[in-house]
Amino acid sequence: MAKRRKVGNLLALTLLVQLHERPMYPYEMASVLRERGKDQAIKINWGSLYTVVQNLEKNGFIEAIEVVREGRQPERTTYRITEAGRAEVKDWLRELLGEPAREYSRFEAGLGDAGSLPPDEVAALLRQRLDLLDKENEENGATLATLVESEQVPRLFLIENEYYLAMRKAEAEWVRGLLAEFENGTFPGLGFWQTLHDAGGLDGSGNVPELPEGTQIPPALLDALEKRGEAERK
Amino acid sequence: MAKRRKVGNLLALTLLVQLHERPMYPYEMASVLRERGKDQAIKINWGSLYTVVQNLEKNGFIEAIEVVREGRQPERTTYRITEAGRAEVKDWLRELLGEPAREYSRFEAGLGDAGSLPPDEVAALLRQRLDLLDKENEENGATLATLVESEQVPRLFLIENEYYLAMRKAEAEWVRGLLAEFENGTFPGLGFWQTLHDAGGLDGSGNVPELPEGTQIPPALLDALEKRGEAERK
DNA sequence: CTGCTTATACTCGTCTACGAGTACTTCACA
DNA sequence: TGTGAAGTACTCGTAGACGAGTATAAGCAG
Repeated sequence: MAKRRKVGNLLALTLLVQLHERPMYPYEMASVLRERGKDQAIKINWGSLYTVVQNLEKNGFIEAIEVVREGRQPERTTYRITEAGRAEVKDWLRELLGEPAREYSRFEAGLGDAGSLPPDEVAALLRQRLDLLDKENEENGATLATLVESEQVPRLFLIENEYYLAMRKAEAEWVRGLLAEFENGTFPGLGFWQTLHDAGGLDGSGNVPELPEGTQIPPALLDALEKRGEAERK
Repeated sequence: MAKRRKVGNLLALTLLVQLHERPMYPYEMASVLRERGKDQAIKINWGSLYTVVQNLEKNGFIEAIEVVREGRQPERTTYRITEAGRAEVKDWLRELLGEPAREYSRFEAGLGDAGSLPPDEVAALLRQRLDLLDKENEENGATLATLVESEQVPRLFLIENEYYLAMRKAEAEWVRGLLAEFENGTFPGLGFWQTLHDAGGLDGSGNVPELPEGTQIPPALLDALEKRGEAERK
């Protein structure tokens, strides 16, 4: 599970899928991707594109079938997918769909260090985030609804958008909940957190006041955390 | 917003935050991180660690204060955070918490190309994913609940875990919903999708049958998709 | 028909991520 | 007291990511 791919960039998967349809040259693959709106779910990096295509060829997943030069433009090499390429797509999709993988988000990292800002500022930032999320979700939801209702785009072509929207909505709800706890003061430890910043603990002195007695992270917790870590690392 | 950081790796943020507490040498920073369970939210890469520390120093966010050699072990350089480092932490946290950023997940990419597998296999894979998600969520939920109930770990130190759990639960629910549509046949276009694969369209022939008349992606949709793309690119 | 913008189709170079390797130390245990 | 496993603390090499740059062509406005 989650074995190392010869070509790891997810752009490669989508390119291979493109090539099922017909042979193309690199720039063409990227254009078609963009036309179909797939660049919503996959980041197209023009720099990566050619590296990825090259690696796909090196590993026998695609092969060049034609090199054309039109006028004085640079050469265009057209590629087609190989049997090995088809097999790779299936195997890869089975992994991506069937096995949940740990992924690290920027917001999660930020939350982990949120204690470095005073609580009222964190609350303000979360408020801002929530407003932006709500706005974005409403827009995306409306667009998606229009497309689905038009019944001209098979829903199969839209599920990745549906998924993304669902996740962003869930994030908004979570933030809304946390924010409520902040604003009505039910989030435990708000006082201590504030004190820590009032004392200038993180500003300049370089010292963080000790946590109050009894609030230290107990060894039992460390064990639990470590066990969880080990389990994930397997 | 979302400006380019001098040191972009998120590991750098957590290291800087660590150094608020006291000066440390690189290996020590990573160990402390692990002890505190922060390696749940941030991937610690031993290879990246030293590159990141070096870059932090190069950009003036940390400075070396001592080089010690104990016995015949390699030298240990101890670093402390600078004023610029403190400022960077604050600025970075404001960005991470306040501004939602588009992130690309492996599952989303997989969904986008799910059409390359026959529908019954996709259903089976989603079933498998859902089972794994449910199991994982139950375990993580139990661990978290224990920690929160113990009241010895400030909740502030756990919010990133709460967030992660909430997201995984939301994913599970979304998958459950989609799966239901598959299994009771209410997902539109299942028949066509199956036919496409029965015809061997994606297996060997290299040709994909044309979409039925009227199901083509209409230009209006393309416009909409493109507009959405543009808006995101801004 | 001239100049401007936009699209096409890459190439190049740098910077970074990251795994794998290294070499020494400490501790258990037989 | 020898051996092996686990921990400590890095170093190194290389593949890959990615931005910025380049050069041509097509469209069109005046």
